[in-house]
Amino acid sequence: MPTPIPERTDRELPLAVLLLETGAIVQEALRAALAGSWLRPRHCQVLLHVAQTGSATQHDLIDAMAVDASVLVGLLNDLESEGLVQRLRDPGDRRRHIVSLSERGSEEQAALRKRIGVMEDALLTDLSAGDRRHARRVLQAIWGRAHS
Amino acid sequence: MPTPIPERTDRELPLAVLLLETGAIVQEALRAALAGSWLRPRHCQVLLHVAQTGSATQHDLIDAMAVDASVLVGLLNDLESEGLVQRLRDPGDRRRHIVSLSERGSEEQAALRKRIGVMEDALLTDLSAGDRRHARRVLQAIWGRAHS
DNA sequence: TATTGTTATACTCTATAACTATA
DNA sequence: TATAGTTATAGAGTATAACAATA
Repeated sequence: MPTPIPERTDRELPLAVLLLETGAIVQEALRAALAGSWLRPRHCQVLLHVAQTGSATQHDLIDAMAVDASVLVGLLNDLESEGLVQRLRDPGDRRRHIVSLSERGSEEQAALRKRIGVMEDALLTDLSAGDRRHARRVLQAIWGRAHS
Repeated sequence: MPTPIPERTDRELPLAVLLLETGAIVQEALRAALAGSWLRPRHCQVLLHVAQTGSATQHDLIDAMAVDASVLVGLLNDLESEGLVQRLRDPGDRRRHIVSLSERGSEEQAALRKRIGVMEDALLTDLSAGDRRHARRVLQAIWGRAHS
């Protein structure tokens, strides 16, 4: 039996537009949560992505974060000059940089997670733990589809 | 019984960041779906919001879309000069503009929905109709929380 | 005096193209 | 000849402040 077509009324906003706007809401909330720190949402994103993979080449980050190469360079310059990440040449291919978190970067990343957690809890108050798990699955499916 | 705290590992990306990135993915997909038209995602968003409410003041749109007043003016200028929307003074309060879709605007909006539908189906292939309903509920909850 | 909408301008973020160095 | 990363610069998108009209 084929999956029934999801109902769409003529009036309600398409899911895509809702996703777009929710993304903007979260970005704004993240910016607010980062107030007082010099970190901007993009910096935060880099730290979390590097933490997720342990270490990554800049090319890996460009792909995962959907950011332009030239933008990433600037973000890493900021993070490196503040001692949060380090760039090491890959001995196997000296064109590549291996990006990893410094000890301070790991601490900062952990602190960041707490701040983001508080922000999330305020934004997701109406959602149960099950809702959040489900939401994660959905978002990861979209993410995966876009990166395939 | 209190809602159990959602599990978060040290590695996986926070839901907020996933939401942020998915929003960017959708925005890019929307931009691609709009290729060939002069409409940008923001124009599209205006048309859909006006269609949703039937008519709205600019203040209403500013609130719903989380866009700056000065940005909205530019978007409406574009849409009005192309004959897709019209601005009428509110007789009850002559400071206000009532924004509504023209006939051409309604047609364009309907066509837009089809394009967005195709784009969505490509992006949400892995999701069942139930998943999509659930996702809508989650996103609306976040949207509502941010607009309260 | 406050609100709605407009304009001009500055700022931030992102994309493009040309470059170096390695492969 | 292609790829990883960098730099300088242009462009798109957004926010800020001052303004006119109306309440």
